[in-house]
Amino acid sequence: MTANRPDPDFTTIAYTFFNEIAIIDQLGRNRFERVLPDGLSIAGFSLLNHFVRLNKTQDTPSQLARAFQVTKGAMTNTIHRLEALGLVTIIADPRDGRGKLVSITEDGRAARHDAIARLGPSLQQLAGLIDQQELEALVPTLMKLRAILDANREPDPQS
Amino acid sequence: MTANRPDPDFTTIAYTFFNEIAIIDQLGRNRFERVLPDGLSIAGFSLLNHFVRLNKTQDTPSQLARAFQVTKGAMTNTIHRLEALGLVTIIADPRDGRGKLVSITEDGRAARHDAIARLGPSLQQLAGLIDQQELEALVPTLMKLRAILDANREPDPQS
DNA sequence: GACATATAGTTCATCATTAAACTATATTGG
DNA sequence: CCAATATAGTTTAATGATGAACTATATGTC
Repeated sequence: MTANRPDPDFTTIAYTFFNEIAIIDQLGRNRFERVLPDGLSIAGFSLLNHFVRLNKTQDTPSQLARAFQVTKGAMTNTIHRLEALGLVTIIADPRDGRGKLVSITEDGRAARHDAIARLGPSLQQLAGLIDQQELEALVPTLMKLRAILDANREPDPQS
Repeated sequence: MTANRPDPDFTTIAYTFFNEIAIIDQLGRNRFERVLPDGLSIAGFSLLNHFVRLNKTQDTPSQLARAFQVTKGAMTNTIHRLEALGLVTIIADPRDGRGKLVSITEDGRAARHDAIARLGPSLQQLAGLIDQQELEALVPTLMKLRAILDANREPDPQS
């Protein structure tokens, strides 16, 4: 508790850590993107998956933006692309004149299912290369870290 | 070893893992970007830092692109922005008519130094919130994972 | 009830990135 | 030596994101 400037060791570790995170994110994203059906982005897939996993049928754009921690502008874009593909519908919120309601369509569910199926072989390859226990062991600490970073950022992404 | 399709547990773990990675990357990036001197991106800082940490004075764009695992186009952009800021110089490679040589300038070193100084308080805050041992413990596995993902992607980013 | 403020969503300019097409120079193998 | 191929770097169009400005509707307070 006497440190008056950042502990140099912590600095080095943090730098290495975030560097590895950035590269893994990039490689993981790339691997995933290659396999996604045409026109469907990771953001789009995540949104479809969100509906199915949480068993929701409707959500407002702003709730979605918060859930994925992106700006409202980014969510507008994601939703409109999915709508153009027929994977979600957007209607006015009858209870709030400002709001919209986004719903997943049957095509959206099918596209998510298809995406997961396409992901199979890629994951299978990884399953053969990575020790599952070791991967699993990382998760709790990562979640803790994520929560700390999340709680301690300056302002919210936009507002 | 009998799995004929991806083990559902592995799938779930991998999904959670990459999801945490993506969020941590986003939060870390954001935290870092906010603090960087004007006009300097993470990519730009990383490049300057690369020169200083590895004690290099010169590097070619393609070596840099490989080192950071980005496309040549991305590296062209990063380098040209740094050059516009006067933080690197670009000259023709006297030994290879196709090549260029990028060097960090004194201003570039100063900008890196400044960036690291600005990063101090942010890291100090984290140092007070995150257990250093715990963070450190993650690194070896992350490096191993990164190496596996790196070695097993389809083609190289572009070529 | 009116005014100030908060919230929902869109739009715009900008950024870093990718993939692909392109130019120019090197290298290699017949 | 030359033709084929490989490599270095740039350019372009597209993508997904940000932050800021903007419009429209809600809400809370006096």
